[in-house]
Amino acid sequence: MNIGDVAERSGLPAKTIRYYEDIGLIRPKRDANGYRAFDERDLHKLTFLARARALGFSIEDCRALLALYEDDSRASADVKRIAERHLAQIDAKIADLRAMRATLAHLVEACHGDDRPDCPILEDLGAGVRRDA
Amino acid sequence: MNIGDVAERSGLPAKTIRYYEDIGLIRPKRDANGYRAFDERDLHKLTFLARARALGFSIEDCRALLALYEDDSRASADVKRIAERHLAQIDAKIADLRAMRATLAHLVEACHGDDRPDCPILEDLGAGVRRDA
DNA sequence: CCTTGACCTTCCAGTAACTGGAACCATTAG
DNA sequence: CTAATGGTTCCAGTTACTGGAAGGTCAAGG
Repeated sequence: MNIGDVAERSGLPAKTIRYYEDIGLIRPKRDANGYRAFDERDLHKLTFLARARALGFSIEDCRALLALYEDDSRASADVKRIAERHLAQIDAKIADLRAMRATLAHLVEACHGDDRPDCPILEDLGAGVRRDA
Repeated sequence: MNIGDVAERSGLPAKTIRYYEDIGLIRPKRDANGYRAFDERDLHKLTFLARARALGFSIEDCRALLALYEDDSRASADVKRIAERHLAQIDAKIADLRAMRATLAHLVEACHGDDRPDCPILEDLGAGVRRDA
């Protein structure tokens, strides 16, 4: 398979696949003409990576997960640890975003949004500053 | 004020303040010795930026908001439009994260996490691949 | 045989918003 | 005089790609 084939089958852009080779996530063979020659195993790994990335795992997490995936004597605890850490990060991000969202929604609601200059959003952003200079 | 003073008062690292000058968000004067000389107006802007960034606005949004803030004849609708677009982006991000979280939480729960190799998390990630080669 | 088009290659640069570190200058206290 | 503190610039690295240029390869059509 050429890169276009695995790109289509894995759902990953060809550019991304080349990048994954660059950083050592995959090591496809090469044809005589220099083209990358992917086998089923490579495609499998790429699909694995696409799914893991879609779940928000970092590249380094993906590297670790892929290593565990290929290690038949792995402990599932190692996998679970990575996933739980990631889950905690997702929760933290969601909490951050919800806090932002709450404040921002409040401000947006308070802003009449017409052609007059007074605006609670800007007032809030500019608040908390000493004008005592 | 030197950069250390405004860093402390605005809550922004000095590095970040220099960066904000680099990209033209602020233009502090300079003392004879080359040190940046911040006035109250600069500090005010930095505080504004710190708050806007904390609400997740991009630097370019911050640049636009700051321009509106300084424009006495602005229309609040312009501000509101930026804020609403950002709010929509936050909502989209939260939705993405919640979807990830749901899938991941499910998998984590299913994984016993001991020293045995079988692991539903890896099974899921490796799923959807033809082994027909 | 030649051309056209699709596909492949490498390499360089840019994205967002900083952050770390090196090498060096200024100011002040002891 | 020296040491500590805090300022300066500039370069590189971070994350995970993405775009684009310049050029090689291959199959089909005339």
